[in-house]
Amino acid sequence: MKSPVRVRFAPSPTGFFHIGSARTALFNWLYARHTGGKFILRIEDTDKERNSAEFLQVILDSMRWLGMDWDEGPEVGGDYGPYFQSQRTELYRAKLKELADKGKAYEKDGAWWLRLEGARAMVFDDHLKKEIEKVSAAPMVLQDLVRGRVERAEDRDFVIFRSNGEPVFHFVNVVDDIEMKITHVIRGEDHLSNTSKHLEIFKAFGATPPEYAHIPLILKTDGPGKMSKRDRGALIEEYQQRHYLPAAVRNYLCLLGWTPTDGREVLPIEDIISQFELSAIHQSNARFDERKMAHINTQTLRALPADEFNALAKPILSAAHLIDESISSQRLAEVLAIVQEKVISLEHLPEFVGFFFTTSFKKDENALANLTKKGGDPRARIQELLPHLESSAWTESGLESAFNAAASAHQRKPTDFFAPARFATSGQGGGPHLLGVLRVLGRDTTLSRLKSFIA
RNA sequence: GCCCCCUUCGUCUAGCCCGGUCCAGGACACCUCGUUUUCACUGAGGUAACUGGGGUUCGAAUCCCCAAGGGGGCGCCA
Repeated sequence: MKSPVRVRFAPSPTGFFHIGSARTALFNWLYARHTGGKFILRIEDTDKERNSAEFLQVILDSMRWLGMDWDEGPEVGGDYGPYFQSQRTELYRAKLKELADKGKAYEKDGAWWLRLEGARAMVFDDHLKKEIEKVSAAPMVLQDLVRGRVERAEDRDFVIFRSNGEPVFHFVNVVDDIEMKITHVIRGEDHLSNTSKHLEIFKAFGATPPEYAHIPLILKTDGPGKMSKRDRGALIEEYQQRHYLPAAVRNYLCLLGWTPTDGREVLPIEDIISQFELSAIHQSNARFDERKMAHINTQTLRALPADEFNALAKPILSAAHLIDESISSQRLAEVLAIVQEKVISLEHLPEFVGFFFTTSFKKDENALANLTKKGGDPRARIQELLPHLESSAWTESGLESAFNAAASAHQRKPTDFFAPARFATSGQGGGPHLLGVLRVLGRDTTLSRLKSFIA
């Protein structure tokens, strides 16, 4: 019987949470959940210079925001801790000694090096621009779960413990994967070439390496290279601040390097989990496209149950000072009910619905210009419409009749009155269904806004 | 410079493993048109791709080779 899957995400808290890291974490998490295995969070903080507690917190927060819970790691514990590499130094020293005793590692220039097996010769290295000792070691063969067979030979000994007494990434990464009984390493393709180093270390320990799955990288929207922290849209916090739905961000991230088998692009996480397979991960890099993510966000937002939508909308409207605690949940629900199917994002919600709550709503000059261009004088239209609305029943069908009556009285189309009425009451050129807007706005507000428009 | 990976519409991709059903399908974006109830919606339609060259084959997006392009790695960073 195969041992249960244990995967890990091993970030080093040296910066904000990058979208590429998030996607790597996500694929690990998905695989754990798909297989019923364990998802372990391990903090690779061996570089004291560059690590910070603030960045660690950002990573933990972002992971939770995206709904990626870990079974072992910081704040939750586990049987293989500690989960901070900075707290595992004694283990690494012991492991180094083990290799040294076996003659697999040696000291030079104060640092410890892994000794490769093979013939040695001094060779000038074009990249390093100096003469170094190269080793003709046998190639390491990797049977990668997404790349297939990859063969690569290391050609020189490499440092595993620095002269300052701290271990190097390649070493701690492998030691911890052994100690934590990691069965599958799912990581970015940028580590593919490093894997031969890791396999050499496994070999030195006489340990069986885990399965590997090297996933494609996320490239910049335009321009060369992979996404870097400085690129627009690269940081998870940004989406959090902009009120993106975490489920939508997560959904989009899944699409970068993997395709759901049932043909849907927007789908619930349970379905993603059940369809997710490492063998279906793509081999080629994907370019980041924020517009597609925004689209998925819109779809997800529209599909939300009304009460969830309202719960998300309320604090956003409060923060924009459009509503306060005095608003009844009934009133709020009434407004949001006609808005949810039209708004494109929670970020845009305040400007989209502001006119319901304040008389000092913004007027879209473009919309006004358009209005005059298309339908003649908007003030004349409101003038013609007003009496019909004043005598109207304040229901959508009543309002509809009023528009129709105004139209036939002045030999016009009902739609000729729509844009002027919308602009006069909301300052917008578009928005939720107009009759719904007027209904929810109420008779008094509607009439007074129309009157002040023509005043 | 050396090594590794990749290569279908502008972008994300389906198809490729098991060659014919693909004059290549979907989605985002873009463009057009429609709705006597607007629109950031919705409906209909459109533009647009198998990197190039050689092979194998009756037949290749699918198999093989080469080239080119893209990406990554080569640190006492992770």
